[in-house]
Amino acid sequence: MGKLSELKQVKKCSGAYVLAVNDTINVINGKWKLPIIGALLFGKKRFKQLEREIPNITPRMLSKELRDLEANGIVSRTVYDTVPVAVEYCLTPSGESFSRVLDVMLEWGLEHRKNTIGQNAEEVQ
Amino acid sequence: MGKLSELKQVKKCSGAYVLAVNDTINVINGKWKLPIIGALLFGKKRFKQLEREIPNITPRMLSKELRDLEANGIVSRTVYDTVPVAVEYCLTPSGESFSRVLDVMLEWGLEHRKNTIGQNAEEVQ
DNA sequence: GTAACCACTATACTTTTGTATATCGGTATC
DNA sequence: GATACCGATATACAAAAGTATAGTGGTTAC
Repeated sequence: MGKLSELKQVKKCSGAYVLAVNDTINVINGKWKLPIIGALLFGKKRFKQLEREIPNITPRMLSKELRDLEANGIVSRTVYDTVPVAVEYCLTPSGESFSRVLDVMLEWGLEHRKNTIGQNAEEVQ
Repeated sequence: MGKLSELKQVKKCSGAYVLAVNDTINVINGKWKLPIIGALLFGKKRFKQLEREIPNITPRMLSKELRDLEANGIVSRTVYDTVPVAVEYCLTPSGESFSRVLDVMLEWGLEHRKNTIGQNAEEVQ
């Protein structure tokens, strides 16, 4: 069974479709997961590096969200046995492939903004 | 300037990229927007119809989320001047085109699940 | 020996999000 | 004239998510 027919099978039932898409949404839910993934798309980073690059994130949230992302197989955590220990975070292959989803979101968002500008007439420039 | 180069321009800066993608995420944030969009992908529906089709949603949340989706240009609300008044909700063209994003999410979600099964070994079947 | 960096964790609190339950004004059915 | 359907809104409450602030245990630099 090909990928396409599998897709159609899932779409048959609205409930299953919503559930499956929801799995993906949960990967990036919350305020901080996307900024973290965004930072890691440019390469591996250490904890403090992420803390500095992501404006206003607290270490508590960074720690929690990194643990979530690791549990979901999006981010991998590597501890280097140096003194003092260095910890590096990077995207897993699955996490990297998520950029495909983000690109489609970006593209749709830009289009949608173009379509709705003029109707709302808040700012045109 | 073509769509591709525009895309690259936005991606240049991680901050702008994250902001633009976030716009799209906000369209479906919360517990109920995806189920509502999912139901409307199969055609226009009335308030009570949606309430029946979406398990456990309260009229308060349905009302609120429909207003949000309307404000964001995803859903359009039509009042028919019948007695008693009938109100119909349907996706805007932009809302319909959002299924493109959902499809990519679905596809990635299925792939990701395949990739991470075995590592987690919670269930294989 | 004190000051600063790293990688976090702990506790308390506020804000946001969602739920439960009741109600409203209208119509139509029996 | 009681009951039920439609399209909601109001109020009060509970749960989840996020913030503020401080502290831990180790290391290196001066």
